[in-house]
Amino acid sequence: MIAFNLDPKSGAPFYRQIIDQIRYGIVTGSLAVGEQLPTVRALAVELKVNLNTVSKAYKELEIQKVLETHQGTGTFIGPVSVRIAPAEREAKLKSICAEFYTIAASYGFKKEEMIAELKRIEGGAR
Amino acid sequence: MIAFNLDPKSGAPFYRQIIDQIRYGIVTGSLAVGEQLPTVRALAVELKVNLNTVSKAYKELEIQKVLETHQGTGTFIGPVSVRIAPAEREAKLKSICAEFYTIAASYGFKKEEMIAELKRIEGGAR
Amino acid sequence: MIAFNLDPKSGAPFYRQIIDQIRYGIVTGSLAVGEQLPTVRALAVELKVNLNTVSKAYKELEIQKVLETHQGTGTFIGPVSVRIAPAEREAKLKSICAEFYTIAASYGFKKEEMIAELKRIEGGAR
Amino acid sequence: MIAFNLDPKSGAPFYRQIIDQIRYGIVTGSLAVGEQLPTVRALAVELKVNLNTVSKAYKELEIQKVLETHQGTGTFIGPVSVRIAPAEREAKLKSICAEFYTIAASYGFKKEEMIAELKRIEGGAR
DNA sequence: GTGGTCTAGACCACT
DNA sequence: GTGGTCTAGACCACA
Repeated sequence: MIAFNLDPKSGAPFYRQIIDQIRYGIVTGSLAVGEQLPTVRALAVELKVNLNTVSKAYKELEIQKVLETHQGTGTFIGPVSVRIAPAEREAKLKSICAEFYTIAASYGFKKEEMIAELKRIEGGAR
Repeated sequence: MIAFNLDPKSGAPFYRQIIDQIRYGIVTGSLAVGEQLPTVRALAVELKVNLNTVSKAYKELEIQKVLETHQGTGTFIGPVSVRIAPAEREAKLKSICAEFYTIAASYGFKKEEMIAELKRIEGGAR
Repeated sequence: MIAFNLDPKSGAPFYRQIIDQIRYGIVTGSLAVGEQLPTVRALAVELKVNLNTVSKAYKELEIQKVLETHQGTGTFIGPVSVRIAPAEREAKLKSICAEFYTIAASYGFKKEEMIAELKRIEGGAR
Repeated sequence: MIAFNLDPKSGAPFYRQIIDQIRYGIVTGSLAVGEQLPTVRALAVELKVNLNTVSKAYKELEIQKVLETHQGTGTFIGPVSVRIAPAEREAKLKSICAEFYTIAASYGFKKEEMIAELKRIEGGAR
């Protein structure tokens, strides 16, 4: 299972926050391979968002082969194999970091500040 | 001066890319206090976008007191004083880092990997 | 709720009149924190102006953190906290008063006359 | 004579600041009836503004019959008679005050604050 | 020539 | 249906 938590102020659209939290749940093991996710309707009620919003998140993860939908049965975490191709992995890290760096730097933050703040996140328990 | 560069694929709207590049130019010193920016028309031509798009970017920065516009005269970098309210600064850093962390973590990257990659960026000359 | 009212003769641009009326509505309590504003489209129809004009007004207030917009949901009055930074507040009062004084004095009005007239406005119920 | 002083940050356009200062000079007696004003060119140089800007200010005051231009001789303060018709005087005060009040109130300033700030201006020496 | 405002209309993103 | 972005083009205000 997994506890979802949407922040309207984050700027990120809800559907993206849902996607990120599901991916995050998977890599941290909160969501096991093959585990069933809440139904679209149930999650929409829980998060107090529109059905379409949850639907969109599930659909995008399905496209990325992270989830599998079985008609009439529900939505499940897909096999671990296809998460990220190892070849892509480094490129992805680079692109995410570069974008982050550009944005933070445009506000005048120094690299040391960014790193210090990152280290502070979640205490390092992970 | 400063070389602008729009990327239609980035997903970020044009006017926001312009804003970010001006902010970035200021914090890196490419744009000096009091310096005149390209005219709305000139920049629109250079970037091949509509007048209003450039105008919108300048306007937002003016509201944020980053720029000063004098009608009939031009647009200038404002005084350095109120770039970001100190109180907001830390909150901004936190929110940027948190979002970055969530995204990167959702791809399974560990904090150490992120920090290592960040350290690699731009050598630290800044 | 709030009754908007544009005056084409006032000299002030439409979008600024909208901004002023929203700010005024907030400080007088006609607009409560968290309340939803008319949709961009609805207000545009009501005021017989273009969508973009209303949008521009909302956008400026959003940048100033007076409003919050949630895409797909609507536009809302933001939390009361950061209406005007306390530091700016006094400066704003000074500049508004100084301009008023200069104009009134240029017509030969004495300070006592201005103050007497001000006291007469709205009975003081506010 | 009169010492002009333009403030680029005031928001008021230069030509209006010039107009206000001339009117102000007249009502305070710094500028006597029939006195000659600086030439457009001289004032433009002194204030470091465009010729057209000064020209526009003089022209508007001429329309209001505050100034008189004699071709080839210069610009002079007109006869005092036509400054403001007494009938208009009260209406003018009301309209100026009302506008000021609306703007200040939209920023949440109370009447007492406005009056206090007004009293503070120029010490009351006038 | 500089920026500012407004319109009309199209298309996109999110709920 | 909500707001967001962009374009094209007109007209205005200021220096």
